[in-house]
Amino acid sequence: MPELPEVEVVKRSLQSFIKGRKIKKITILNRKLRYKIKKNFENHIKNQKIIFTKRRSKFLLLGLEKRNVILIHLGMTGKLFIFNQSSKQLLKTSFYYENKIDKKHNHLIFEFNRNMSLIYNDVRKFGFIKLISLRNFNKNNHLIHLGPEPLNKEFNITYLTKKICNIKKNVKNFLMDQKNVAGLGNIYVNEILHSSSINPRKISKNLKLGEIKKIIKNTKIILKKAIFLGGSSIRDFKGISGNTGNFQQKFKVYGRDGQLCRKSGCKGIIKKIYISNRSTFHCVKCQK
DNA sequence: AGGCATGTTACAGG
DNA sequence: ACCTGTAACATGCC
Repeated sequence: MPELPEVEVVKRSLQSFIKGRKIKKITILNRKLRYKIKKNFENHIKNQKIIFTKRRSKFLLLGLEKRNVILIHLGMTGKLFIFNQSSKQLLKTSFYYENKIDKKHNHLIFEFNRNMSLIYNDVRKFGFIKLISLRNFNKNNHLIHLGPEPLNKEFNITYLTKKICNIKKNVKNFLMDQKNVAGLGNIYVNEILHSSSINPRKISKNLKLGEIKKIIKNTKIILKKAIFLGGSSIRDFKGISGNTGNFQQKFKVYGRDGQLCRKSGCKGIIKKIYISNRSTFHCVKCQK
C-alpha cells in the first residue's frame, strides 16, 4: 500500500502515540519477513524509549535511546496498528486502518505501558523491520543510495535538469528509481506524468525544460494533497470515522483503463500499458 | 483457474 | 556501462 504519502501519514499518526514511550515487551510471531528478524532484536530494543519518529522515502525510522534506530519498510501490504489490549480495540487514530484485519498476518507486537501496543501486520511479507545503529545510519545500505526527498527544496529544477540530461531510460522508470528521487511508486508516478501531460515512455533526456518544471511542480502538489487527504494507494482503504474522502478517489489515471480522461476538455481515453512489468496508465490524447 | 496487485532486487540479455 | 524485461518473494482478490 505504501508510497511516500502513506508512510508520511502513518508517521504523523504514530508520532503522538509512541514518542517518549518505553517498549516494555516485544512479541515476534513470525520472524520471516523480507529479511529475517535477527535473534537479538528484542534484547536490543527492550526497555528503551522511542525518542523520535521520522520518515525517509518509504522508510519509517523509530529512534531509540541507545543510539539505535528501528528501520521499518512496509513493502506492499505492511500495516501498523495501535491496539488497546484492555479494550481490544484498534485505536482510532487519524491514520487509515482496515476494518478487517486478519490476525494471522500479525508478525510483530511492541507493547508499551497503559496496555497500548503497536502491531506490524503484513499479508505478503515483503516488508521488513531491522535495527541499525545511529553510528552507521549514514552508511546504511537501504538509505545511502536514496535520492532527494521530493518535498524538499533540493528536489528542484536545477537538480532534475542535471540528473536527467543523459538518461536514456523512459521517464516513468526514471521517476520510479529511488536513487533519482526517493519515495515515489507506481501509482503516484502515473498520476504525476498524467498531470504533467507527459507520455510515460518518453526518453528522460528528451524532456523539455517546461516538462521538467511540470514534473517538479506536480510531484509536490500531488504528494502534498495525498498526505493532506490521509494518503491511500490501496484498494480497500477505509478512512476513519466513515470519511470516504481519500486520495484514492482522486486518481486521475491509475486504474482507469478505458475511461475518459478527467482533464477538462480533453476527452481522451485512458489506456493501460506495461512498462517493466508494471501497469502504466496514460491518456492517449494529452500524454502523446 | 488464472491474472493481477502499492515494493525491492537479482539476473539475463540486448 | 546502461537499459529492459523477467522472475522471485507470499498471499488474497477478482
